[in-house]
Amino acid sequence: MAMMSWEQRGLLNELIHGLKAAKQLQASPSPSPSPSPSSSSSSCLTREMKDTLLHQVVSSYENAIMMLNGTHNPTTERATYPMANSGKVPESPVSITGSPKSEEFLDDGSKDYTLSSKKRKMLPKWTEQVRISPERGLEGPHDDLYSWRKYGQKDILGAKYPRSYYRCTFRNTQHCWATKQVQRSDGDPTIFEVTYRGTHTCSQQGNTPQLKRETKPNNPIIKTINYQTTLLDSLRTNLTVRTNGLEGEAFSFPVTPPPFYSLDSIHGGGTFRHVGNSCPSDFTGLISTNTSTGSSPIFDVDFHFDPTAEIDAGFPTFLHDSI
DNA sequence: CCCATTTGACCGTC
DNA sequence: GACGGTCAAATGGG
Repeated sequence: MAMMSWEQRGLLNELIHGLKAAKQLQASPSPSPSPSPSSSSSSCLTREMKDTLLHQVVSSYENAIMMLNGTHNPTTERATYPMANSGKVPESPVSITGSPKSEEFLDDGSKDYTLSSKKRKMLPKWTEQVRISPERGLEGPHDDLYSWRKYGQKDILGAKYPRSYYRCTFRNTQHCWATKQVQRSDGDPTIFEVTYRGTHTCSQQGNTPQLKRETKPNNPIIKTINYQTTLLDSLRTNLTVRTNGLEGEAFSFPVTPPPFYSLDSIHGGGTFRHVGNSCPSDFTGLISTNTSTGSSPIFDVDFHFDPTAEIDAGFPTFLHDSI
């Protein structure tokens, strides 16, 4: 996979994702008319879980098809998307509503801290939809393993939820102009639209960011998928997750994102870090994902759970074995 | 002390 | 002038 092009990887990711979900569905026993609550088998999925999986399968294949159908030109796009991470970890942004266009690549604004809006407009832009569901966890390609820094939040006219703005942590040090916007969907609060703009010119994967003196302690990149599924499973079983009408307290804590395409080599574990949130106006609790290099998709979860607690291995992991 | 986040102010575009 | 996007000072956590 190392030498795959960006879009090949994305495509493969989508297919793997869909296949995985399909396998789960396949593995689960056919639904009995009177579903017993027995959770003896992890493969015994609730109807809700199946719906989620189904949705996942469908959307993965849709994404894959879109990629194949995409308007982008792979060759130029390749040039437009320097794999700063040297192919180690794919940049996950996968175009759903739009494909990265081959655009002029910024001439590495050695001076232009104030990137002109015209240039900004020319940056490639694509949107990814990220879905969070309490029982399933993250769905879909949702996270890049880049490090983002939030630089703003705005209430958007007509939108229920504010939009958050992120830029690459290495904007100043490496003149990396990648940005992303995250906005919760009005219609389906479990869906977040992540709009990426620009591509990373930084080299985050290979390099330990010099900004961070140390990579954060307990954050091996490997602690990802189980951590998330267990977390989210635990949320499902123990917490009230409200996905709309959020008011009052919400938490913001980064977790380690699972690159969904590398689900096989992943362990559980991880810790929460409550990074506080006291947005006086509305809310904006975030579960942002974070790795040694960080990143930050957003979820709004209103719950009462000690975010500083370590994830216990005993958490339910209904996806665990099949991943 | 360094870095990330928050949030009001500012700016460009429509 | 409204709106979206960004800046930057203030703040807080580690």
